[in-house]
Amino acid sequence: MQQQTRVRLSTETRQAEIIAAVLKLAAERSPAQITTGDIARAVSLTQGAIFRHFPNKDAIWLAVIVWVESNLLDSLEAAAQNAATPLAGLQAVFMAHIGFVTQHPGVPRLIFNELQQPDDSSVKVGVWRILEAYRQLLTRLLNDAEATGQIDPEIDKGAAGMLFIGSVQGLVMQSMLANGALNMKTAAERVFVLYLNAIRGTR
Amino acid sequence: MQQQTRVRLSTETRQAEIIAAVLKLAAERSPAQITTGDIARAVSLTQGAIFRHFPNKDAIWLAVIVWVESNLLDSLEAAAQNAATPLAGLQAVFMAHIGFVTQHPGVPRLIFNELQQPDDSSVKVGVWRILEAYRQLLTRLLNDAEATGQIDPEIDKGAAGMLFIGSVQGLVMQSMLANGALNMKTAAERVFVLYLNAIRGTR
DNA sequence: CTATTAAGTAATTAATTGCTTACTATAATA
DNA sequence: TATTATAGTAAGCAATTAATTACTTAATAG
Repeated sequence: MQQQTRVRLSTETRQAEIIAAVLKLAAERSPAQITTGDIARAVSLTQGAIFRHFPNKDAIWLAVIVWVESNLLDSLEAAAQNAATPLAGLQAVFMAHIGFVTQHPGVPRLIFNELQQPDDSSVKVGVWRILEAYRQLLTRLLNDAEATGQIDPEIDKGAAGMLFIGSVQGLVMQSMLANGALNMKTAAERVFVLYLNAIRGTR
Repeated sequence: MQQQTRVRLSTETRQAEIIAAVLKLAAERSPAQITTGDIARAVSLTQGAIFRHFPNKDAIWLAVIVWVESNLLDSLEAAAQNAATPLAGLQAVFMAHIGFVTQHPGVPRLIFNELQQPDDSSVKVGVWRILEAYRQLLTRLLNDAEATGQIDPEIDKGAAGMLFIGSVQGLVMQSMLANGALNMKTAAERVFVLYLNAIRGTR
């Protein structure tokens, strides 16, 4: 009996592997049901070895949220940057968000899971940070759109932000319920047409 | 050591008690963490006694979803019925939904929890039924609004339904994240103003 | 070539989980 | 009043959980 030449990787790369594995597992089942044993199997390690790279299970969730924070926000910012006008920027951000969750189906499951924790865990604080940065981005685009005369200055911009984020979340939720039997991209495009109506106002 | 005169209630009333207890517990913590022991304590019974009234834990969740189905839909239908115009009906339904989840904070947690199960469990099918009935109600109101000339006939009514449900879900989600530090009612009113802009279109 | 550091293992731990079962006590009814 | 169906109890089971332990082995610096 001989173990196949087991590979020894640095904690840094193992952490990255573990984060990727969690995202993959979360795409298939509820994050609450993902055990450290499952994660270990996914990265071809023993369960105990996981704790060589993270002090405890919570630290793993936190690391995943941090990953989502940087990756999601980066892609949203990039989308906004490359757009010609503020309104085109909003649409680009909308579609980029949809694209991100389509590409990483485990992410919404993770977010929903943390939402349910009533206490202010470090993970939930991480989600808060993401939403805060998101709101800033939207406010900037909405203000620009007003400045360039693309939308009605009377529009309630706080509500416009809530409606924007809510629309995306709602689409994601309905997609999860339909078990992926919903074409997210076209659904998003149709919904965004209405969103434009909402913020253009009387203009 | 003597047990205090233990009360013997019918299975029917115990089931109702258990459903109410689950809703209350779900308002405080994640449904995935609610154990049958917790439920038993909430209704002042032993853990084993719970299984005299439900065959297993899943049956409890299903019963709760059925409760939500009838109570939520009833209150939405009532709101639509008592409104003067189709658009007023939409607003009434919007506010009734917000009111319902405000009054029963455990409900959205339960729904989110079931969303995460990838398989088509009986509970998830129950959630599906609710959404289906919801869509029917919205379609009826939107068609009526078109017939009475209150909205632009060009409006994509499927997208309008998705945006409606998505807006409510998004509001609920942001409220959960803010740990109730968000005034749902006023936030809902502000968002609904924008929703009206969206579906009125060029009119 | 050797000593040190750290990645990985295998086994085990205490705590919890949903659920079952043998038993008791009570309410309804005949 | 005796019978009977069943609500409720108490104890415990099998399975699973996150975490810890003692040990092994690979990589690397001196």
